[in-house]
Amino acid sequence: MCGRYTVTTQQDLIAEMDLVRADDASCAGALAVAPGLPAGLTSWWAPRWNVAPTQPAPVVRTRAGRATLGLLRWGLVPHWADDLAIGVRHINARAETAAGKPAFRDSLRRRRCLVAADGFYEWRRDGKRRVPHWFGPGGGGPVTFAAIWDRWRRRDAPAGAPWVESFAILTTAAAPLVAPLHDRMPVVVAAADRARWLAADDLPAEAVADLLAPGAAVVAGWIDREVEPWVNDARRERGDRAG
DNA sequence: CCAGACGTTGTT
DNA sequence: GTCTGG
DNA sequence: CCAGACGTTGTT
DNA sequence: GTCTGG
Repeated sequence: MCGRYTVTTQQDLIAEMDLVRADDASCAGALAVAPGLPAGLTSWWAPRWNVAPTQPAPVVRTRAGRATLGLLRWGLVPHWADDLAIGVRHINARAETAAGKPAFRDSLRRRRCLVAADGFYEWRRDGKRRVPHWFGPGGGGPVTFAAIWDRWRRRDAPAGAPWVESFAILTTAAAPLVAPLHDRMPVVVAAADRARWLAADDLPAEAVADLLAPGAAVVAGWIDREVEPWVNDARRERGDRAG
């Protein structure tokens, strides 16, 4: 699965993908609903060491023909949902079955996006303790997870109210490096495949099926590093409790 | 037709 | 045990 | 994902 | 909104 991750190298991703940064108004929907950004962040595109479900996070989409970094809430809320809370059950979507699920199908065809990240966490159980491990490229640097998005607004919302845009991370079978801790992991999209994933077309599932297949090659050179247990607390952004 | 669900994960 | 919040 | 709560009534 | 179950 993927239930927690880091994104600290977004400036490198902005350079690598030549991203436009969305204006603050387009981030208003994700920020208008609790919990908003973790305390202590000076901007929505600042580095994050502990992105947790329901938080807003930076995501790349094609907007007006340009790859654009914007802020979306983690946990996909389908446009037909009665309540924002539906999103907590949609933090991940299984790549093998998403094309057939009412909550994900249309988003997979028409609203694909990439989560800006540099690695993800998995937990090892040691008796009652849950010990976090970080998985990412040994040399550091940005990576992107395949994701889908939708927008939602309460039915009785006033006409001018902002839409809440939200996303789900696609998961696939775990690579051998991750398998000892868990049988699922996020779909990692290689730099060369990003443009195809982001294409604004209404794609049949087959058109991107190869990108969603388990791809051990994409995580070649990745490492498994045990990290400090402050990560367990989703309210913490750093070990020093600074934010 | 209407009513009700719509999802993944881990754990047992 | 199960749900909610982050 | 993990951590933490898990409730109702009446009154302000 | 759209699909499934009754």
